[in-house]
Amino acid sequence: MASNESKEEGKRRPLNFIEQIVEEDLKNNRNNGRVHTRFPPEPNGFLHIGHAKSICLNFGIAEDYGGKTNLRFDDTNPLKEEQKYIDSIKEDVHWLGFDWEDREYYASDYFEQLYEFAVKLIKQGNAYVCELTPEEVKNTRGTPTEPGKESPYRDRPIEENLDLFRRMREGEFEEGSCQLRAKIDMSSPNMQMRDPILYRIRHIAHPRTGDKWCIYPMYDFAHGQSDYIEGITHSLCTLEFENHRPLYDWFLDKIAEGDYRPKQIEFARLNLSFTVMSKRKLLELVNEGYVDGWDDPRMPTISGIRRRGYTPGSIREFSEKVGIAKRDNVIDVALLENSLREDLNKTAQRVMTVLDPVKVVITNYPEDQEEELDAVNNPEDENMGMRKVPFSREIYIERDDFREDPPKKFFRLAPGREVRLRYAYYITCQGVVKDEFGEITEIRCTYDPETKGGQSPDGRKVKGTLHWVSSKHALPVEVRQYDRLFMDESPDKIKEEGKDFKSNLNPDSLHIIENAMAEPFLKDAKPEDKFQFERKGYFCVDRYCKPQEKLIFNRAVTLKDTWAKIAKQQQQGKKK
RNA sequence: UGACCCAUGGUGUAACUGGCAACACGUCAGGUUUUGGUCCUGAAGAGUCCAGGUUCGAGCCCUGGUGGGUCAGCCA
Repeated sequence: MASNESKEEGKRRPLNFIEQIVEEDLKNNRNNGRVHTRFPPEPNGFLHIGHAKSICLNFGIAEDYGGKTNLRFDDTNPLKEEQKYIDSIKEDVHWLGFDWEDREYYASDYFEQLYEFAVKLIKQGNAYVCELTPEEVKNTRGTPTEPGKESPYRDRPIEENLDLFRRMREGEFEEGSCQLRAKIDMSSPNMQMRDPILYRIRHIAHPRTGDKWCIYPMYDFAHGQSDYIEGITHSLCTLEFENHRPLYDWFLDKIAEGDYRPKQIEFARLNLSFTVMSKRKLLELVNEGYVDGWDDPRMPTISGIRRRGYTPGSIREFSEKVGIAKRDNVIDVALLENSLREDLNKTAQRVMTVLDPVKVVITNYPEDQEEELDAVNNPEDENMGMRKVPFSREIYIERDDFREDPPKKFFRLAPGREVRLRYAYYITCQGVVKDEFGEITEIRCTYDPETKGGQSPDGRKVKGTLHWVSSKHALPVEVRQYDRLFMDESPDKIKEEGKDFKSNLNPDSLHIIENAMAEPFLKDAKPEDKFQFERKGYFCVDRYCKPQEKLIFNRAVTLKDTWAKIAKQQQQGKKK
């Protein structure tokens, strides 16, 4: 059996480095051959696409190796954490298609046990209560290149530490007046090992434990211990915790009984071009009104891309494609877009919607006549069947599907030119009507009755096929065309002194069309339904659309557009 | 002037653990097409950060550089 390929049939992807470690551990019967992972968000913000990568990794590994995954909220800092974040995180993980079953845990559930662990450490002489002020702690920590200084409280007797720590818990001391620290090595070249703080005093209620506690454990004294309590075998986290691993192991060695040990493994976080990923920056965009909340369709949050029209499958596929490694990376957002197109191409109902309508009158089509024409719902999936589309003398087509003076390689409608109306007839442009500003108000065409359905008995070909909507049957809808939030692929690369990432915001990231014209088929569309608007892109009914009101469609992603590419080249040719 | 980590086409990830660099996205060209979509075919694009060393043989091992990242919250 090849050691670098997944054993599972049909899944021939080479193993990433974490899977290789897991297989090695399995081979050595480490922790009795168990695999148990966890996804450990802090409930202080919304999940983003980077978290999605981690979620897919953790749940994916467990699934592949017959293990389980816990959802654990790392809620050790009541200053920043809120219930609304817990709710949104749970919703997002479920929506992505993962299930933690009954294993929904909270670090705060372990506060009592964590306290006991701390007492154990004190009794071992491995922790002490330090009364240095925050300022003094900072000043005695040293720098990466200089060792720190030992706290004067470092060698107080165990009994005194025990007493002080108990009184810390009982609320005798003010915030910041003292803290519990591990006694490790103030001159360690690894800053994490310079007597890190284990517990700090916070006279503040916790969303889950209320007023029960006024001391709260730090991340380093909660995370590994929680892993240990839950029986986690592989604790996957991002690279910035690499320097914490010796500390992770140090605590476990002092606390654990028996052979079982969770193992921390670090991988590189996901970065995406044309967006920012840090919670702080995302929060800034929300708070300062650059976007319409955490789930604005332009946000890289899971709730944002969901509202935009992304599917769980496309995000899982994307996570698979980006891979897992340890080097810093910036994924091309085109890869994300490709994953969505690939998914929706196979599954999305096709429909015709004219985004920027201009009227076409078919002069030789009888005034009162109407027809119902057959249209294919999805050429990629016969099982999706057919539908009827109404046709009449007056229709709308896309304004830029007509040119009075067509450039080279423009295959669409122009004076004297014949094109096909999809599923309908061939039409030929005979002239245009303009208003006093020279704006075209109407295109006049004739049709060939012999070409019903879109093919001619004489076999003549047309180069262009246009989508259209019968004007009397048209359903007006609102369309929100979203584009990239930032103009630069690296928003943090600032061009002018004194500016920040927000100076790279794309001013055209949202273009709203109040009255696009859709075929009547769409009238029963429900929130989050996804469609391909033929020749335009994939669109999703906004999550917050109300039943009786005008439908709002969010553009998830455009279709690939060869013509746009040619037109752009022609433009650039002219400039030169 | 510390510790730890990282370095392969434009981007991302591989390379059976030492056997003459592959896949995906993107780009370009062509074919099919009632979506300038999809699909199909082909092409360009890295000789693996640099310099030494070990070896019959190095992207994989060793040494030394260079470049990048992380760490000085009572955040996670």
